[in-house]
Amino acid sequence: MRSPRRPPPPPAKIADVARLAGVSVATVSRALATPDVVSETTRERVLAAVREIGYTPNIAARNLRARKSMMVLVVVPDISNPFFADVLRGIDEALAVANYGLIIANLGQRPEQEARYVNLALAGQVDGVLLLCGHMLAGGGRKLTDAPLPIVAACEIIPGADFPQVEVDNRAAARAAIEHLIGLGHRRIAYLSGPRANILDRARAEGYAEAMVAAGPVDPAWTIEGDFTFQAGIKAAKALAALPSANRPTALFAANDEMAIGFIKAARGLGLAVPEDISVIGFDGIDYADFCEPTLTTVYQPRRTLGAVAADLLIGLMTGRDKPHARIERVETELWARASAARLAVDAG
Amino acid sequence: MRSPRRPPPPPAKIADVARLAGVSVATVSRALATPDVVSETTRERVLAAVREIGYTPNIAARNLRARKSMMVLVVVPDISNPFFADVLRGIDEALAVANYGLIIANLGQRPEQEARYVNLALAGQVDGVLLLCGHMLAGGGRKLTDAPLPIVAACEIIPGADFPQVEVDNRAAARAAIEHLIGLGHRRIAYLSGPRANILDRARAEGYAEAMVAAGPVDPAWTIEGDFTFQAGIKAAKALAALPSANRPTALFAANDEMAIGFIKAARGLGLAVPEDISVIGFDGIDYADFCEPTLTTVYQPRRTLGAVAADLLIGLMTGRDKPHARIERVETELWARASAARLAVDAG
DNA sequence: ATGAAAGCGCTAACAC
DNA sequence: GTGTTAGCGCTTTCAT
Repeated sequence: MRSPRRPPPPPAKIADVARLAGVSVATVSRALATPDVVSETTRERVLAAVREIGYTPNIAARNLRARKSMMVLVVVPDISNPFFADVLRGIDEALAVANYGLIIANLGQRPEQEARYVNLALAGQVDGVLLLCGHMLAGGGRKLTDAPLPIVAACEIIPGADFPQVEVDNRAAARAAIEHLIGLGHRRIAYLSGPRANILDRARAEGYAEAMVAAGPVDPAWTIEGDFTFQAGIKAAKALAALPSANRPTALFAANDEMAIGFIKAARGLGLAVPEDISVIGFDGIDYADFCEPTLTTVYQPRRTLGAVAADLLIGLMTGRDKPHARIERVETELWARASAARLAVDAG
Repeated sequence: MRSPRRPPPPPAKIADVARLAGVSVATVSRALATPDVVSETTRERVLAAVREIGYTPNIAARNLRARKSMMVLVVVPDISNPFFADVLRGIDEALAVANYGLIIANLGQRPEQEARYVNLALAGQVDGVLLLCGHMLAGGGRKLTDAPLPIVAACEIIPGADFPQVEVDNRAAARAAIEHLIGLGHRRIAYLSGPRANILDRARAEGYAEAMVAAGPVDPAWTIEGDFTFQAGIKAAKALAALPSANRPTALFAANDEMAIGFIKAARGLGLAVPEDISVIGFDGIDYADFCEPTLTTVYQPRRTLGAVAADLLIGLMTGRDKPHARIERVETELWARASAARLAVDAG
């Protein structure tokens, strides 16, 4: 009869393998890390011993000795945001290929977390940092840059940073969206913005302004400040519906899909048909943009690619393949023309 | 003039602090880990030295010596699935309170990854594992349970597991959804399932069957196999529209929201009004369920809570507060009654 | 090709 | 309350 609650045997260590295989610990280490430098018979003996006692090298010890962790810290503003979920997927796929693991730093409206993660990085717990949060990590009186650690930023650019960054060309993408509307005959085009301080929104607003030069005079009332939420879309619909129809925009460009969808839903409730009375373009290309009614014309951001490109840049730095230097990599957006943006009816021009 | 490319100074270590503060390394360690056991003057001298040279304890060394990592491995089937993104948020919030960090194991259709993460766990890189993937992690000839490591599973239950698990009561939730429809006068109620092998779906199908006993005879044609996708919803709408109207269900319960939304969109295109001709209930309570037209009645799963409860159970095991034992914790769902499910019109009964 | 031995930086006995 | 010291388990010179 087995004695109950027998304490589990301590995990096997390299010395146990060495003893069983009749070699030194150095040889075991080599057989595992650089198999080609060990004779074939020895290697097989070692591997057999490893299997027999179920040995797994202790990572903390390896990290300590080798001064690397094969881990990357990914800093996200909000892990529950599906946008970042897709970016994370791209990051994970790229990191997995190079055998790096993923530690998540989820900021989520808790600024006090920053110090904790700065600490993690300074403590040598990770080999590199991927910033998706739009600012340099700092806290507890120290900045991330205090450590000699490779950094790459993505999604939201950090102005003046001296490391590689990856983004979509928000300005050009917004311009393309407006040009699409102009091509459909629209001239009075509204812009439903994100929070005005947001760096993504600033670039998109610039693109709007640039492209609108070709459309003729722009009424400031056509720019409505939103905050990326569905509710902001609803409010914007009410605001536009209240404008005299002679000056009411015939099209709207929203800084993200969620607002665009809120706008459409509310506009229809207010008697404004989409796209008949007003065309709508969103930004992001979320899944739902293809499920809603009407399907949403939108600027697609390749979220997964964004993450993968950033991760590859970081891998280049961590492995020493590339030298660190400031640079901004741009990934291409795509205009997905669907049902919510249509040619301007002749009588509505 | 500064010489360019000067190699960065090596990070300060505990001995540097000790020297500067004029104390032993043990005292520095204590001043940092157990401040109350050190005299106030010493403590202040140490902390001043720490600040002065910008010291951060090396985590690999600490982990090695203390035999813990303050890290948790969270295994998700697909990190880009917004459902898990919310669960992860709950997990992160709970872990952060207890000062645990988060390593993500994203399986994502790459079975070969499993071995890598089993290894991570066996290598002592984490203090506990949270399984959201519905099966025991295994690979490279070893299972997760080979290590004496606390484990908790959530979302998808692993039958027969001997550790705590957290789920929503899918069967009861499905039953409640059907009862809601019966209460609205419906008797011919269809079920749009997930993949039939899926454990979540099996429980929901059982709930459907149980509740339908009160509704009278059930036609097998009312159960349609789906796969949780929008497209499956579209297919189901076509299937139901093809039924003779005398036997056509007046309501449909979908195993998730995405299918429900696809169903509604397609049904309307086929001339079936929702909820006038057919009521629809979804499952999950995704954000979009409140944005679509009509707004979707659905069974809300508290995703964040699900994650937080699981994380708290794991923290209990990791800190030794609780003893490991098999048990299934259930978190409550909520029926969110909205516009897509309405009282059966008298002439349609 | 292999072994001996010196640490990696820290914590925790143990001694005072 | 503080110091001394022995490892934690591994990798990596340096010998042989």
